[in-house]
Amino acid sequence: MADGPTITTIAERAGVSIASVSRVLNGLPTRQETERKVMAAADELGYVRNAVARSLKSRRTHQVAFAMADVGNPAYLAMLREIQPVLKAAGYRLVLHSTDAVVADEIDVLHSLGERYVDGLIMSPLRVTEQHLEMLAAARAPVVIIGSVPEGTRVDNVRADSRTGVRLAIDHLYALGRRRIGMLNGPLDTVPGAARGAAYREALADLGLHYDEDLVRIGDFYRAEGGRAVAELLDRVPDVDALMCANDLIALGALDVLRAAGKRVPADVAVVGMDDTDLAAASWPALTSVSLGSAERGKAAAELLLDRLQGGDREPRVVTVPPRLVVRASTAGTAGAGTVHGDAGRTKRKEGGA
Amino acid sequence: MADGPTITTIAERAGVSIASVSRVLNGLPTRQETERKVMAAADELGYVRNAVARSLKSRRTHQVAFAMADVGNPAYLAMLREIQPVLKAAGYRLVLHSTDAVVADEIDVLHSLGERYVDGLIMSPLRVTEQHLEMLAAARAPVVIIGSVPEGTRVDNVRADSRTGVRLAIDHLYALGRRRIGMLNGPLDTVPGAARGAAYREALADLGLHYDEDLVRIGDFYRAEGGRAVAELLDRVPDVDALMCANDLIALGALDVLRAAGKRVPADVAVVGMDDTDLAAASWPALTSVSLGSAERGKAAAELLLDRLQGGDREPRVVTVPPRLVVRASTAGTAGAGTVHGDAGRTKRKEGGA
DNA sequence: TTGTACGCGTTATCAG
DNA sequence: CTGATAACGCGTACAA
Repeated sequence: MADGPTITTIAERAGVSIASVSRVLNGLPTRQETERKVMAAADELGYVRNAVARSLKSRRTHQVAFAMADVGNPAYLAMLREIQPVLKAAGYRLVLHSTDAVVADEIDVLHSLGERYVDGLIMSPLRVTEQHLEMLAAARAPVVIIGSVPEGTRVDNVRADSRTGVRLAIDHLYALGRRRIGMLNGPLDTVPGAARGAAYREALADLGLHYDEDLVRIGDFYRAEGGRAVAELLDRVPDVDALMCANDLIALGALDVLRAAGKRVPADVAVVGMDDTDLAAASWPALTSVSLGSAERGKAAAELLLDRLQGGDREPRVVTVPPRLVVRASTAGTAGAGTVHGDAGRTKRKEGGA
Repeated sequence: MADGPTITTIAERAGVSIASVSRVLNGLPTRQETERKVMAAADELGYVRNAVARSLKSRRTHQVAFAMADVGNPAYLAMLREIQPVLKAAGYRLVLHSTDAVVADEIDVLHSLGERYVDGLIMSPLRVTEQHLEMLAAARAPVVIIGSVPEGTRVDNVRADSRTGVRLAIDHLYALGRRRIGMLNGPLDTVPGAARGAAYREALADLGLHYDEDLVRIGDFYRAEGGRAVAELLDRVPDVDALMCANDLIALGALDVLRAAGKRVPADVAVVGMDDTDLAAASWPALTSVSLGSAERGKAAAELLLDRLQGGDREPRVVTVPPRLVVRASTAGTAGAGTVHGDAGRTKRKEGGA
């Protein structure tokens, strides 16, 4: 753990100037003899270039930050899995932040962009406040947001289409003959919570189903909360016959409690989750889930960011990843690989507005 | 995205020297008037300190790297979940590497420690080669290894006890009356693969059971491999009545194929996984699994590293986290929260030898 | 208390 | 082709 050698050390050893050392190390034209001496000295000393000094000079850190809402949520982990290799291939390191969806923490991360320890940031906020928008506008490095931001926000943006996703699920449940379809949602002051709640209501209306407040329960996006929520719901509407859950964790919590309450899934209650995480395929019974393309969104975000880091000042772009319904035993009544409904392909459009 | 202000900008604006600015910013004694002017200027300019320059000077980056073998493996994610907050609380950022257990990649990470972009490293190699040991000995920053290294290696080291873990599982299966206990292992040239294979053999011997090569299949630590392996095994030993799997992913793959083959779990074949990941609890049927304390190991590793970053030159330490058998439906035949066997507590001992 | 000047390790410019 | 030398932004002895 001795103090590492620097180009100065090498220069002395090789009997040349530090400028020559730098040139050799960077592959610039050099006399053979000089190159040989420098390389030899570098090898003997076990020289490794100092990334910090290099960054100070070049103003690039070759690091990118990913601020995920929750390290425990498999949906974000799916994004991480895609982001990681894309960045690595492009020569960037990944700095991981976990904000627990706390606004102050997210603002903190945006603020710390000014410290210039990364060249860019990918962030997935659950709530988008005024403060977020201000910080985004003033950000000192490129940012890509995974999640929806207000129209006109000048930020690269990858969004899911949970509205269509919810509709796919509700239509599916309706087609199975379910008419008392409940919803276990996340907090309504989050972007996804609000969108999924509205979509549920809309889908019911379009099918001519009555919207019943008792059928809707709100909790956090965690497993335990899903259990609590479904318990409440069963209390108010014992004959509920289907559940649309705002994410897979909530759905798994619901399965736990439904089982304990003696309800058969899907015979008595069909359950649909959202995000199509690994847990959905592994659960008992296997969970029908709406994929919002976590992996694709992560990949798209990474590519968008790299593009901006290399490229230039183009207009902000919005990428929307379409949802897919993955049918499994929790609604279909049969186990197996599952069937996929919904369209493929990806929508990419440029945003012109101010 | 304008070029950020520096202490020079502030100095000019406030009409003082950069030294004074630096002092104010670092809370060193300063005249009130000066402090006021500097703070005002800093505020107006939206100054944020440059982490890179600061690191160059201080020789500390306040970053720590975690090199995990596989971003897709929930066991490592469990570690990540614990490591992240510990580092964050101590003011460190987390740089994430995924090596896919490729030796060259791991060596690369160790080598890049010389670039000084992090103050320390936590690494979980699946194989530990001579090259690893050489690089570790020459490492220019503190390293903590999660996983077993040869005795005498002078590195902080957090290990699981998979030998005892396998024994807990085999004893459990034996107690359930199973006598044709197969094993689906990972590659034997990995540290965990070798340890678990040896432990399996040993446990059988102690129980007076015959070791049968046909009952042992080797694949990679992935889900699909588990399926392939169990298919082979069923082919050779159709009446196998229990399976010890080297990790949960393999076990899940096995469940898939057993189901497809018409075997009932656990009636026909009892299945035990290892790592006790989230997937075990969610699977169908819920998977009995040996917890090797991924979370605890991650936490211990982070604490060990922080300790060394702050503290000094103490002897390398070894922390061993004891295993626990978590019994679920895949062996017990009943669903539910599961029962825990095995001892609690943590062994901590100092390593003296060279 | 404050300012000047130097060094952290590199890269890049500009004479020679 | 090579060698001084000036940045990059910050912290800090040292002198005033």
